[in-house]
Amino acid sequence: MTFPVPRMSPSEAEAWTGLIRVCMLLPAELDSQLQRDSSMTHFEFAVLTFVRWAPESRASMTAIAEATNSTLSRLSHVCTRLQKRGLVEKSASASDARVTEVTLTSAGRRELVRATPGHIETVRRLVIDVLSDDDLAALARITRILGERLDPSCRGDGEIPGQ
Amino acid sequence: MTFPVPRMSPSEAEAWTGLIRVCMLLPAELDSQLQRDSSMTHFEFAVLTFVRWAPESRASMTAIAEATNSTLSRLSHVCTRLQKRGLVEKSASASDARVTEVTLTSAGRRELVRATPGHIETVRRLVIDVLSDDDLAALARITRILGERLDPSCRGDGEIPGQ
DNA sequence: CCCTGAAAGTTGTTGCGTCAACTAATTGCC
DNA sequence: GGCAATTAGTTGACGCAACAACTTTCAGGG
Repeated sequence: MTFPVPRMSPSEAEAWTGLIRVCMLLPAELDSQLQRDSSMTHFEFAVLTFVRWAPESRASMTAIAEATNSTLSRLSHVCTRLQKRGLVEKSASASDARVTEVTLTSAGRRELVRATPGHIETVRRLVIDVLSDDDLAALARITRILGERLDPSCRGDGEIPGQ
Repeated sequence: MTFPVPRMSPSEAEAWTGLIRVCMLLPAELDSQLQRDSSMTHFEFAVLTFVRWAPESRASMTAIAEATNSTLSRLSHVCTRLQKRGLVEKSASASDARVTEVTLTSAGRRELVRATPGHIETVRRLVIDVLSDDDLAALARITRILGERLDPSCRGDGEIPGQ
């Protein structure tokens, strides 16, 4: 059961409580699987994956932060921990001494390669494989709309027109 | 931009990254609004709301934990804090001395009533009002499927049949 | 040049969530 | 009726995230 929501029609409440339930449970499940099988959080996995596929397998803190919807503060703490664990290297950029460039160590790449299949399998088991192609397409469309409304970087477009 | 996902078709990756993005951003936005306007987290709001609409405005820890998809431990910490802030009362049940029954104080009810309109308005602004009726119905259906796969209380049905 | 302001990160504190260990009460059963 | 097993909940320690304050570096204007 989910909690009741006042001032909302039944169909609206159903969509809302369903969404919020997924938002609570899915990240927890992803963290749980990655923590159990690979000793890393989903956020750490996302950081490592982004760096791996970046040009030259190298990315600035700001680029990673934007890609992962996180703050520089959070990312800085996480990269410090990843560095202490020997999974990434931090180095000052040659062209701009302010920017910190992050690269994977060989151990970091190895751990990531080892963690990826289990994560993908989990994503398929929990989401992809339980939905039809139509549902998948609808989910992509709906989450794109919601994401654009939510993303802080898209907030420069002034007040919401209409209501 | 979201991070790349290996071993997944473009349409699958779009649905997946879209969903995970919403799962990261939406709870943060809800917490932010409630914290700013009413000095409470979304989870605290959910707890107070569930108690308010429970029979006799009274609920056991276990009932609240199930309704909010949380653990007893987390809930216990939160209710202790809510009690210290004077928003709820805890009392032992008359019929079973193990169960703790939670009720709202008058201050708790007042704060909840004050917080609700802003929260509902936020939910409408971020989700309900940006989707068509068809999208809303699709979202309800999709999240119901995902929620059933995710909910720990539905895990007793053995392994996933087929693949 | 120099100086103001902005950009890029870092660091410390504080608060919440998780995990494991624990207490207390109740049910089942022999 | 007494004892094991289960249920309900609490507590303490540890880890991660948010927020604010700070440092350092770069760009632009006088």
